[in-house]
Amino acid sequence: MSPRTKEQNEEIRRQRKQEILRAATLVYAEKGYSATEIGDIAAHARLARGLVYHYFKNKQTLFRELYEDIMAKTKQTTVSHFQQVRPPLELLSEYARLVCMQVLKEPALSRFYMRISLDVHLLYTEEQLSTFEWVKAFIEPIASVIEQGVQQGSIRQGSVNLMAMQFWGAISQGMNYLGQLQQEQKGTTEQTENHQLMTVIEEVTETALTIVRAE
Amino acid sequence: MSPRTKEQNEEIRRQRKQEILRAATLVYAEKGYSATEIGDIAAHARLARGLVYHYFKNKQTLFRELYEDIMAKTKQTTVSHFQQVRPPLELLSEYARLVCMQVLKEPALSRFYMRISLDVHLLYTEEQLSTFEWVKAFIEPIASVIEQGVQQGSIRQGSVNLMAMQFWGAISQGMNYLGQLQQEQKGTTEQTENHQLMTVIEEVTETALTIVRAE
Amino acid sequence: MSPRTKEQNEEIRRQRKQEILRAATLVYAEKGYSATEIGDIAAHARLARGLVYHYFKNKQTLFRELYEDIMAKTKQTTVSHFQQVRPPLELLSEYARLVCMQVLKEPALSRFYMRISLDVHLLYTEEQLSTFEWVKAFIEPIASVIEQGVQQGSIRQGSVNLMAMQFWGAISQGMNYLGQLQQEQKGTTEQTENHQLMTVIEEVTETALTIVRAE
Amino acid sequence: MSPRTKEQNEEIRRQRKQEILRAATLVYAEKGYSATEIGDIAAHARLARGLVYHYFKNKQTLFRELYEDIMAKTKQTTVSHFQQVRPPLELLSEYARLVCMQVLKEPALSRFYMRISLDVHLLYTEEQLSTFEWVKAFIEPIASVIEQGVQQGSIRQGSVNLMAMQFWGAISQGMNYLGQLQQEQKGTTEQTENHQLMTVIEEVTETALTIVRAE
DNA sequence: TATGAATGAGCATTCATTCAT
DNA sequence: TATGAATGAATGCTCATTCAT
Repeated sequence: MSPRTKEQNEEIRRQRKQEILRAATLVYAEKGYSATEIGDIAAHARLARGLVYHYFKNKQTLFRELYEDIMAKTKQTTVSHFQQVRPPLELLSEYARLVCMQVLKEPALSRFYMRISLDVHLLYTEEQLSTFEWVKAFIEPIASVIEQGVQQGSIRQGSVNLMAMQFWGAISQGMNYLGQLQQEQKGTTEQTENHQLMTVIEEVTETALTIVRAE
Repeated sequence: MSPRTKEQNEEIRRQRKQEILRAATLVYAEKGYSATEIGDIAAHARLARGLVYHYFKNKQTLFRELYEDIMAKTKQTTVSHFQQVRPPLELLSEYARLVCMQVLKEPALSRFYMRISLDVHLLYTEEQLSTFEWVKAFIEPIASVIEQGVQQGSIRQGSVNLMAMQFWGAISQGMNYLGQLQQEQKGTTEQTENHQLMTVIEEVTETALTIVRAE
Repeated sequence: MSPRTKEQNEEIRRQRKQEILRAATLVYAEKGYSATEIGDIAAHARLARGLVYHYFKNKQTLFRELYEDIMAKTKQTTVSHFQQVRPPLELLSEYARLVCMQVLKEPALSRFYMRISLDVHLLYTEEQLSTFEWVKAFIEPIASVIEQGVQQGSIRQGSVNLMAMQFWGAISQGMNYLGQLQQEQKGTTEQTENHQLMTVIEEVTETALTIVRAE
Repeated sequence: MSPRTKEQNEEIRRQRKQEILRAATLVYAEKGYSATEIGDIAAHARLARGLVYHYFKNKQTLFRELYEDIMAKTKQTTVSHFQQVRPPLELLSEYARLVCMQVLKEPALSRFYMRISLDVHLLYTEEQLSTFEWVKAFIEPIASVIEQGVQQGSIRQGSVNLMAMQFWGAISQGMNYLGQLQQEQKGTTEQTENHQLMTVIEEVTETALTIVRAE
């Protein structure tokens, strides 16, 4: 019956916030910002509605944190991936694989990425957000590697930012395709199908790479 | 003071519906289905809120019509483009240009396309809509031309559907980039900038083409 | 092409008003005042919605006229029936038959009577309407005949107004029963059934009469 | 500041629902289904509009529960009254008194009964509701006692159902008369008037009884 | 910290009424 | 006189947010 220590409380608090954010990701991926109800999130996290407001000031704040959380992680993953000292083309192809594998593990993520660029303006005022900002997590590190490749001659000439975005576009649609396939195979746990998904990932990667490869 | 003839009324109805659908496109591109208010649409069309319900049974119906309208037009444009008898690579590069030019003329369209795939499940029940259906307007005709190119040897081997989607992904992100640029240049009507946009379109096209080109 | 004469116009006007009132009766019997839409009435009368407002200032006015119209007719029928010089009991039993026959001819009427006492306060302000007023059309003449019967000894002692209302209540529920029966026999035009309805009318009449008969 | 226990919450829910249903009865008796606004009900219950929707899915559902609630109680009262082993005529006359007394205590009830038969089709689809169903609560038990009386010879021959309905009609109009009288005497608390009402109840009862009594 | 009852602003929808033709 | 398009106030319902416990 002794009250919880400060540390215990903070740990609980941290955990609850994570649970809520995780639930929010799932619901958000399905419905988008406006259609997502706080009650839905609470239900997914198996919490009372009111409790959400104990951890987040309001819906907008919750989603800002979610956005910043995921973007930070994404940026972290991306940056650390591209910090490896390897040929740019290898880095890019490995990156495509990495991202696709993530979709298999966490299908909601792919829809999260698709939606968030459309909703981000609901989360911040224009002053708080340069229009391109949200892409930085993905695009900037990619662009930077492309830049290197161009100088080394392994990647073809062109606007590196645009090339990075189109590279991302090709991967993104690939993830989409992958997600649909996986959805259709729900329930099945055959080796064959798992293998098939891997083949698709390879093809997505290969195709995306043609965008940047020199010659 | 005789009443309007049936023809006059039908003309009015036709026009009003178009005005409402046009207004809906703009608001929708900005906010998405859930966040779009009928009042917003009415205000954009400079009509009373109630009138929208004179022409459309309800919000969902309105958006179904909008969706079907735009998809029909898109399919029409796409199909008739790809019906021309020209080398597949030429058709594809010309198509990329076509789509980009449309974005310059009608910037809302690009956001419409991005959003609709995420919202379409709000408009129809699962039975009414195969998951991939919405892409058919774009993807199917592209895939069909890619198929031809593969047989002729001008397009590289691979899953034609996946390739078509990634081709579309590259264009889509290009449109995105283009839209942002144009937005930033709003107000300016310099020749230079117009020229710059054209250069970007060429680059978007060229990059998208690398995805499919053989070798 | 000569314009209509004043007389013709007035005749048309009179007819149109009657058509609208007739349509209103049907819809009203089905739905009641609040749920009745002007559009419904117009549709029943095969007129444009706006035209209703050409003939009636507004919904309330329309229903006031309808109410007064029907009540006037009812009163007229009732009064003229009871003006006959015949024994009170005969007059009352004949009256019950009369009312039941009307229901067979015009089934909406029975529901009209049931509803109107509940809705009449929506049509007039309290000052315009003594609470009992609506019953006068039926109750007053009946009460007056009952009064006679009491004095002649053919009708039992008691509050004539209350007795009149209860007499009416017994008929009213009889009409109700009759209406349901008729409804169920819709489509059938057998002699047998017609005969059956007549037998029911006789029973309704006979039962109602026990209320007033002396001894 | 521990949260309410499950029991406390259930108690609150039970109470609130009852408050809302009670308020709904009053407003409904006054205005009928279509004209009753949820806001009105909330105001009568001194609650926020939204809360009504916390307890009832929508207006129709609320009124279905209200209907079923009251009909269940009515049936309960009626059935248990007629289960007593006493001569049919005594049971019927006592029943008339019972019903009239209820009107004095709860004047809204009489109007509720009058309205509900007209509105019940708005609450259920045709499949869910046999046309005569609503009357069962009143009519069936009455008819059953009448049946007994007929066999014992204390009640005259005839269709028991029809007789039951006409018996009910006579009582119903009596209640109506009573309600009006009581309304007019609002404010006055004279013994005399109370006595007068009792006399009227006796007369209503006596008259209703003539309908069924043999001879 | 936790619960879910309570509030009320906001949006979808309806419908009486007006208006241009 | 006749039509149906147009308006907007009113009402059902939802949902972010607050509050009592």
